[in-house]
Amino acid sequence: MADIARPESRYGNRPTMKDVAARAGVGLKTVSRVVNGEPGVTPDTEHRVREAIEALGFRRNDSARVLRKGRTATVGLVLEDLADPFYGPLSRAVEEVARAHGALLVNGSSAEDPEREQELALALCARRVDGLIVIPAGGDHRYLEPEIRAGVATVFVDRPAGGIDADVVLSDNFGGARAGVAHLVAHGHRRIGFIADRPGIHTAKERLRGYRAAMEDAGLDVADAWVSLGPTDPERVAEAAGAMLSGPEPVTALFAGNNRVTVTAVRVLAGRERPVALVGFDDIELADLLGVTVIAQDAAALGRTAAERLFRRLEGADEAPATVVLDTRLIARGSGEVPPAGG
Amino acid sequence: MADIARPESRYGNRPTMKDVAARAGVGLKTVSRVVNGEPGVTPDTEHRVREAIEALGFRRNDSARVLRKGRTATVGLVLEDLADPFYGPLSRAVEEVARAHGALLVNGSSAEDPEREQELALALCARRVDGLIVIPAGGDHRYLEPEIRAGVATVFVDRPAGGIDADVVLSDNFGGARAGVAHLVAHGHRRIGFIADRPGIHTAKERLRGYRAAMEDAGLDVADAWVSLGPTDPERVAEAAGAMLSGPEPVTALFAGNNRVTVTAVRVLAGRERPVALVGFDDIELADLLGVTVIAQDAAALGRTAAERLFRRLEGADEAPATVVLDTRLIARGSGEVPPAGG
DNA sequence: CCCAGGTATGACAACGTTATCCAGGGCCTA
DNA sequence: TAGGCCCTGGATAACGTTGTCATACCTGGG
Repeated sequence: MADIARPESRYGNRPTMKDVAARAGVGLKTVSRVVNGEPGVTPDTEHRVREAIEALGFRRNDSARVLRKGRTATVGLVLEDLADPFYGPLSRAVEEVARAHGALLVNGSSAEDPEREQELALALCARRVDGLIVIPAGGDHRYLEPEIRAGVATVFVDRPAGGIDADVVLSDNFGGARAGVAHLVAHGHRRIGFIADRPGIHTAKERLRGYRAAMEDAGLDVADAWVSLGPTDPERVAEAAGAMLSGPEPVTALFAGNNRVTVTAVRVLAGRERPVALVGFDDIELADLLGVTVIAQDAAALGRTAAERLFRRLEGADEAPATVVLDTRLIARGSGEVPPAGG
Repeated sequence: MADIARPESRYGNRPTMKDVAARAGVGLKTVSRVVNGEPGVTPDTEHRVREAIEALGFRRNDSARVLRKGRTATVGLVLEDLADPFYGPLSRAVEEVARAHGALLVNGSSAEDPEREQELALALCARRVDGLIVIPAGGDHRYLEPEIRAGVATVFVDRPAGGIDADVVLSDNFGGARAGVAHLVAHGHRRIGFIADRPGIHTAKERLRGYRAAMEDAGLDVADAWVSLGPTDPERVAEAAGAMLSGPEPVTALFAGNNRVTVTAVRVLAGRERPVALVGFDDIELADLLGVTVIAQDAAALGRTAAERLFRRLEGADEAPATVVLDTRLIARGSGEVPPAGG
C-alpha cells in the first residue's frame, strides 16, 4: 500500500529514514540513532537497521539535517580565479584545514568583479555556510554585515575588507616591495620601473607604496614614466614594459607587481639584447630554471592562517577582529642581481 | 509574546519569512512570493515586504528550500589536487558552466586516495548535489550506483569510471603519447625513456601503451630500464631519469608522462652537458621560454565538456552514457627536436 | 511479589520553506 | 443591482531530519 502511494518509479525519489524504519520494522527515531551512532540501540536492532539501509541504498539527507541542527559543516571560499596559480595552493590549504575540522569547502570565483563577489558571498550565506573566507574583489563589504551579525564567521584574505571590522590575513605587500626594490638599488640601479595591477586593488597600492618608499630611502626621484598601473593582461604589460625600456633614459631594472606581470616581463626581456634586471612579486613555477629573482609570498600559509582563524571563531573564540600580516621572502636567482647596463 | 518565546539574543538566530511577514503585516506565503518573484502581489504589498526584509536583514534559508523543492542547484566536483596547475583551469571551466546554469560548485580534493574520493563523493551526495563530476582516484565506483539510480547526474573526467556505466570525458592519452614518441623517433632517437605515474593510474597506463605503440611502429625494442612508473615526486623522478641517462647505453631522449615529471625532467636535464631530447605530456606555464616541446591537453575543454554533459542530463536529456575523447596537440618548442647525442 | 530504576524504543513537534487550496473582495457584465 | 470571475492573500500541509518526552520492558532488591 505504501508502495502504491509512493511508487518506486518516481524519478529522484530516495528512500528516507521512514522507509528504512518500515523495512527494518522499527521506529523512525531508532534509525536516526543508528545513523548517527547514538547509544541506546541493541546490537540486534542495529543490525536489522543497517541491513535495511544497505538494501535500500539509503543516504541521509543533509539538507533536512541542517535545517534541524542549524549548522552545515560547510565553509565558503570566494576567490578571484581558481585558474590563477596563486589561488590553487591557497584554496587547497583552506580545504585541508576544513577537512581537519570535518567541514566541506564550497568555492566560487568572483573574476575580480565586485558585483559577482557579492552575489557569490550571499548565495553561500543563503546556503547557510558556517563560515566565509573572502578574497575581496570589491572595496565595500557592508553587505555582509547582517550575515556576520547572524553568526557567519568571516575572514578576509590577501586584501582588507571595506567598511566593516573583520578578521584579515595579508601578506606584507609594502615591506616585500620595498625589500625587492631596495635589492635592485643595492645592485646599482637608479632608474627602476614598476608595473602592477590597477590602482583600485589594495595589493597594487601597497606594493607601489613600498616601491616609492625604497626609492625615497635611496634618495632617488621617481619619474612618472616609470610607474604603470593597469590591467595585467600580457598586451598591456608588454606595452608598458616596452615604453619604459625605450626612450632617452630607459629604466635599467623592472619591478613586477604580481605573478602575471612577472611572466610577461620575463618574455619581454628574453627578446632583448641589453640586460635588464628584474624582480617579481610572487613566486612562479620554474622561476628557478629561468633565474628569476622574486619576492615570494606563501599562498598556502595565507589560506591556512585564514582558515584556522575561521574555525577558531566557529569553535566559540570571542576575540576582537584582527589583522595578521605574513612576511614575504626575497629569493635571489640571478635576474635581480644583474647590474645596470648603461653605466 | 512571540518575542519572549524566541528572544533576539539567541546567537545565530536569523529572521525567517514568518518574522518578515509579521513585520510587514502580511501572510507567510506572500513573503515567499515576493522573495521568489512570483506573480500575484500588488506593488504596495511588495514594497512593504521588501522594506521588512531590508530592515531585518532577512536572507532566505536555502536548506529549507532544498528540502521542499528537491533540487539544490549545486554540483560537486571531486578532483585530485586543487594546487596542481592542471586542475585549476579544469575546475574553473566547470564553475563557469555551472554559473551559466545558475548552479554553485562545491569541490574537494581526493589527494589521489580512493577512500577519500569515496568519502567526498558520498558527502556531496548527502548534501544532495544535483550532479557530480569526478576525477577518479580509485578504480571502483560501484559505491555511486545507488546515487546515480536516485537521480544524481554523474560524469567522470580525465580517467574512466570503474565498474559502472557512466559518462566519461577523456583526453586522447594513447594517441598523444604515441604522437609525442613518434616525434622523437622522427628526430632520430632510438633509445627513448618513459617516466610516468604509478601504473594503477589510467592515464599512465594509456600513455605507456602509446609509448610502446610508437616504438613498435618504428620497429624499436623497449628495454626494461627505459620505462619507469611510480610516484611523481621530484626525488623519485630525478632518480629514474638519472638511471636512464647513465650506464653503457643511456637513452638519448625522455618522454615525460605528466606535468610534474616534465618539470623535474627539465631541471635534471638543465644540469647536464650532453643534450637530451625531451617531450612532456601536459603543457606547463613558461614552457615556451624554456623551449619545452609538449603534448598539450586542454584542461578547460575537459571541464567544460564534462559540465555541459552534466547539465544536459540535469535538464532531462535521456541519452545513453557515452565516452568522449578530446584530441591532444603537439607543440614543438625545441626540446623535442634535439638530435640524439650519441650518434 | 512488588516496586524502583535503568534501558530500549517510539510518538510527536519543530526546523523554514514551498505548494495547494480556499476565502474574500473588487470589478465587469447582463 | 445581482451574479460571476479574476485577483490577491492567507491557512495549512508537506519535505526529512533531530530533540524531547513518554512508555514499555527488564533487572534486582527488599
